Amino acid sequence: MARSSQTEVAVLGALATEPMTGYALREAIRDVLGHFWSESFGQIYPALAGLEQQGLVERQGGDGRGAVYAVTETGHARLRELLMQPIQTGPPRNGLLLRLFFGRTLGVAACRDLVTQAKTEAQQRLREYEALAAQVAGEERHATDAPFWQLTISAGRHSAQAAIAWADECLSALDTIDTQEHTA
Amino acid sequence: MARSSQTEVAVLGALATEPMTGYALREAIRDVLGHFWSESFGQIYPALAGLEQQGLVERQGGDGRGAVYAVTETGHARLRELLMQPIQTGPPRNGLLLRLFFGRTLGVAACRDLVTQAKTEAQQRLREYEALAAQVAGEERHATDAPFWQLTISAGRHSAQAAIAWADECLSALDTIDTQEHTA
DNA sequence: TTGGCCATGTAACTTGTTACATGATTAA
DNA sequence: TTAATCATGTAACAAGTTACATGGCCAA
Repeated sequence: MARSSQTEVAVLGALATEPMTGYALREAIRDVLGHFWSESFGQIYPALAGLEQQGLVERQGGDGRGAVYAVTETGHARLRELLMQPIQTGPPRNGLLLRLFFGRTLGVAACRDLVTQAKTEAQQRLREYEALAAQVAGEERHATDAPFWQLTISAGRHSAQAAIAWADECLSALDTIDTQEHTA
Repeated sequence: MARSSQTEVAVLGALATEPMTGYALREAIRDVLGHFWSESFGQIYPALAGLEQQGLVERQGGDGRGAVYAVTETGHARLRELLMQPIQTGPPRNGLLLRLFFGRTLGVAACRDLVTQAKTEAQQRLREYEALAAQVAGEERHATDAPFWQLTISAGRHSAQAAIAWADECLSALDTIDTQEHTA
């Protein structure tokens, strides 16, 4: 129980892919899951300690520094169990849409800037996903995981493309509002 | 300072649209901003009390129950200021993608179920957005706000459509994985 | 021998949610 | 007169982030 079981999923899942140290785990979560998940430093170590106490992971190698954590049999079973639990969705929090909603107060020009910036960021993300997809496709380790990883990358691509299309639509719409205000 | 300024934006913004009671405010945030924002009950009242103390909102009508809050001059200035601050984005947390990433452990069949469910939900959301857009277009109060509100609804539509397209792509891809496993 | 990175943790703080407590008003 | 809804708040808890503290190892 303890820690949000979501954190346990991320930690157990990452270790199931490949045993590693706590430090490497933190980097893997940041770099590999980073596009759709995050765990802060202060969550990972306590979670790891808890998992070890429950016998879901065990240290391999020296007990001291540099100890590599691996998922036990029980740990694999627990992971499967956790993965099948209903997905917990957090409350939505989109700062961009919150600002646009109050666009009358913010002003059309500032709205344009925000949307333009969002579009640029989405384009950047899109390039990152393309690169990531190519990289995953090229690796031979994790070959059995790769098809699943591609699904998550594809989700990012679709989302970024949608953001770009929306931004373009927005910019046209904002022009219309602008015109109306001037001519009214 | 105090409360996260994000909560202040939501509260001040909603009251700027139209003065209302704390109770109505809670409902407005849930029902109107609900697709991209949320504030819990326990945040709204303290935030409101803080804003009143800073002179950014004031009570109109009886001091007791049923008092309507309205944004003051200073409050409008503060809102404009807050809206122009850089957008704070929370860390990403997508439970569906987290599960798919560990799809090898979860199993292809369970992945299919998750994706199918996600698709159904996206279709549902899409219908909600269509209805919402029609409703906003039909209202004559808030006519100057409507164009901005449509932008946020459009964002939801694009996002839902992207989710549906991605889900279809996923389902095909999952079939392929399935086939490979059986033939390999 | 110093700076950077690997490595492990803790403690304080912020944020946010849930449940509880209270009471007025209104419709059945 | 009873249940629902409007209305206002608080307190306890859960979750999550940041900054701090520590030390080994290795390369310049």
